[in-house]
Amino acid sequence: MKVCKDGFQKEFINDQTDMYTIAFTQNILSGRWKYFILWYLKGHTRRYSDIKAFLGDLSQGSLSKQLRELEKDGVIKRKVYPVVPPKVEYSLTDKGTALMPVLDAMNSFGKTFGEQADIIRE
Amino acid sequence: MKVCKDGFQKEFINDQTDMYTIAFTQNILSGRWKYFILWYLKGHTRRYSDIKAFLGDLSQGSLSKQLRELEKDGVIKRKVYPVVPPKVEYSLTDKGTALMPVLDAMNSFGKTFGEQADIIRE
DNA sequence: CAGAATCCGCCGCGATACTG
DNA sequence: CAGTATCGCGGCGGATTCTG
Repeated sequence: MKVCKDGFQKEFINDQTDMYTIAFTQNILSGRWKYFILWYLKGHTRRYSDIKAFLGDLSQGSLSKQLRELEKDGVIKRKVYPVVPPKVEYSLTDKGTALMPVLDAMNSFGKTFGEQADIIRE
Repeated sequence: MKVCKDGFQKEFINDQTDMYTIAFTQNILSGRWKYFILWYLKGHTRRYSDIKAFLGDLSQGSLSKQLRELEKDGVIKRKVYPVVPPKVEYSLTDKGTALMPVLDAMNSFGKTFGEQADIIRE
């Protein structure tokens, strides 16, 4: 069984096609904040500072890393305006938009089964 | 911002309802093998050894842990037969079946955008 | 056959400090 | 404003060992 550089499960490549495709998607979405970033970008173009404000307390380092990974995977687009102070806008690519059904399904599931009592434990 | 015991993002509970529901779902699915276990159980009742064989090389300890978590979250059902040697069968609950649209969406996305060259890096 | 218990390595994430 | 660089910890997952 092959193991990927990034240590994730990419090994289901042969007959088990579904396993491969799910692993592929999971890989793009794996990360502490990626679901939320993508959801927040749904239908909008947002500035770096807006994303940061929306997500609350996460360090700039973490956010930048997540954004870079999403960009590398081709699901978000980064547009830099050569102004001072800097201005950078993020938006979904077509590929990123194609991920929305996944988030919609997760949202729908959570709406049905998620109850506050089950979640907040502190 | 509240932080949960298990260290995951459950803090989006107030106005940002979607964030909460997505976090809720993400939480159930977070884990190295859970997507694959659930997918393998889709429409079938499977024995422990079958799941193990399907997933290939993962340790029994890891598998048991994932299964216990999925059971605790109420998405899979565990049935023990009091025979020797032991026989245990796993299947999806209704709640687990309700997760299938998420996996279907991931599978669909992967089918469209996942290319072998993008995935296998070793 | 289907696990429980234990120990351990790794890396993802956050915190902090610094830059153009 | 929007990053980059570095460091350190915690927790997940894997390996191993032991049971009914």
